[in-house]
Amino acid sequence: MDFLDKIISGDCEQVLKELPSNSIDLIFTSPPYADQRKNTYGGVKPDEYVDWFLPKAAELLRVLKPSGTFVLNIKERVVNGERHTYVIDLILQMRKQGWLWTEEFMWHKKNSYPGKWPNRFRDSWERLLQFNKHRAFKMNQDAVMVPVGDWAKDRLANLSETDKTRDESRVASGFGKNVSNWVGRDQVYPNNVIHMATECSNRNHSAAFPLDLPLWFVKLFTDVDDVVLDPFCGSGTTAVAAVQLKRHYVGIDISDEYCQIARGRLPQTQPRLLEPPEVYEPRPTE
Amino acid sequence: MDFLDKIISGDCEQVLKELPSNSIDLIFTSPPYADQRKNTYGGVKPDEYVDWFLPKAAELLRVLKPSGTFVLNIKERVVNGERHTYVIDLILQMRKQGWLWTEEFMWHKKNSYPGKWPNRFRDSWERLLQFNKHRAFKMNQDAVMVPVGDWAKDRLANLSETDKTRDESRVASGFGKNVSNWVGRDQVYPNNVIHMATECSNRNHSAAFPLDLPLWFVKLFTDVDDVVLDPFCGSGTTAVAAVQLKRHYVGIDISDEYCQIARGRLPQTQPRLLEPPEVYEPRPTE
DNA sequence: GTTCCGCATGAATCGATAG
DNA sequence: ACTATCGATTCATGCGGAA
Repeated sequence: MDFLDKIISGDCEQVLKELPSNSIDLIFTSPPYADQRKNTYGGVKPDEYVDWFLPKAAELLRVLKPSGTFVLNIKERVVNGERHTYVIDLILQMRKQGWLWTEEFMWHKKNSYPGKWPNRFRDSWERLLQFNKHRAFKMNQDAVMVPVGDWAKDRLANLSETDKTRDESRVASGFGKNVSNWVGRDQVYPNNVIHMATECSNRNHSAAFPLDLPLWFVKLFTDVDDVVLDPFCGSGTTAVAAVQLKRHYVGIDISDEYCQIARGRLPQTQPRLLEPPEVYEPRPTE
Repeated sequence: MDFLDKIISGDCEQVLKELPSNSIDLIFTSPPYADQRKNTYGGVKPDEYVDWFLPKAAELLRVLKPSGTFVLNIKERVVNGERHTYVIDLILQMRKQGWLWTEEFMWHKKNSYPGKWPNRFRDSWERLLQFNKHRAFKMNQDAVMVPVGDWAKDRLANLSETDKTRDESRVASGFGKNVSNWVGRDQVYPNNVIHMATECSNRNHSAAFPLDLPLWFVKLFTDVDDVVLDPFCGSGTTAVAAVQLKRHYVGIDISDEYCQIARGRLPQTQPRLLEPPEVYEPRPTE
């Protein structure tokens, strides 16, 4: 098991070949989108994206346990005024590889990139595609239910005026601070819409997605000591989530610089002692 | 122009053939989803859905003006534990017909049906696929501007018509010092996530979507006196939206019973005298 | 200690300009 | 003509300094 808890530098298509089959419980990743990250991934062109991704998906299928889950965060670009079809093409091709397309979660990004264009509005959502090897995959729904404790009551009583107005817009999906929804209820089940801001202007390392995103999926699809893989790990946000929840991680990135950043973040990351209320509040930054 | 402002009973594939080419400004519809409405549409099987829909899409392409827009509200069913692919197959096939897939709005249904399943959460979003004939389609972005800040959008979006006007003053006065924040920045453009409840305020007629949904798209993609078509009009919610905004409508439904209901609703529907409370007045400056 | 305000910035897109 | 690069546009968020 010497592949566990490492950040490995290299092209994931090659690195994955070193991993044993049926060894991973959850793959959570956000690969470089088409035409993005040109300096590291060479800016894969939309028309070539499916061919670029499929061999990697084949390896991911091999290393995933039969009970495991693959969550893929992706969004198609606009090309010549149209939504490009590479994402839905990819879904169809991955099904031919043997993947089951079990679900599509929706990430509603509250603070999406600004911009005004003559014929479209700001794009403020992304897909979180769920794939599985078998219909009977592991899912701990109870792990993402929201228990109402004393801290919540205190939190409710102490909400500042600005917090109240700002939080009024937040939606109950297990995220954010919509504490008012919890009053009078013991537990809340989330739905398949995830309402979360992209992280910006934090002092830490930038990440394509907020830490809460992998935290939620790690809790939902794995148990303690399971193995979480991110083949495009970037600054290691997925690995941080795994460590905090006492899961093992495997991170791969083609960029040495990103791997260094990730390796620097992880030793500072402590497992949480309890299933924490921090998920529902901004965490202290250190 | 004797096809205007009518609810026509019949299979839209046949009825559409009677309509002149390039005569419709907006098509807004929510066709029966696969396996739904068995008694009227015969419960189209998921595997047959694309073949069932494509000839209708071809006619829709013909009747739509070059500047027009087609908004298709649809969501794929779960079949054998997987999301079925008929919706994304349909996108690919419609592109082959000549449609441009310009955008995918997401409708976040705030109050989706409750339910609990072993391996999925509640499905609380649907696709609103936008198709066009040409890149240069008509779009009145200013018609759907929203107040700055999600808090205001969500607060005001849920209010009844009468409450909306009443609340104008309440908002202006109730937030005291905060108001100065918004001076000079009253309205912004929305994004492509539509946050609306499924609930229909009209108790007499059930509808697949709330009236606010076609209202929003009619304002966005048509001008006064333009023509709005719904080839699966059901109880006529799209037509009601058109009348309220002084657009012409054409409604088609295969069910005589639904057509009767729609015809009964429309005479009671009054055009709004003003561009209504959805257009928020600038807040007072102090 | 609060509350309030200024400011940087983030998986973007279009259209114009340049090679 | 076709591709590549660049500037203008624009808003929710959270931090930090100020009141």
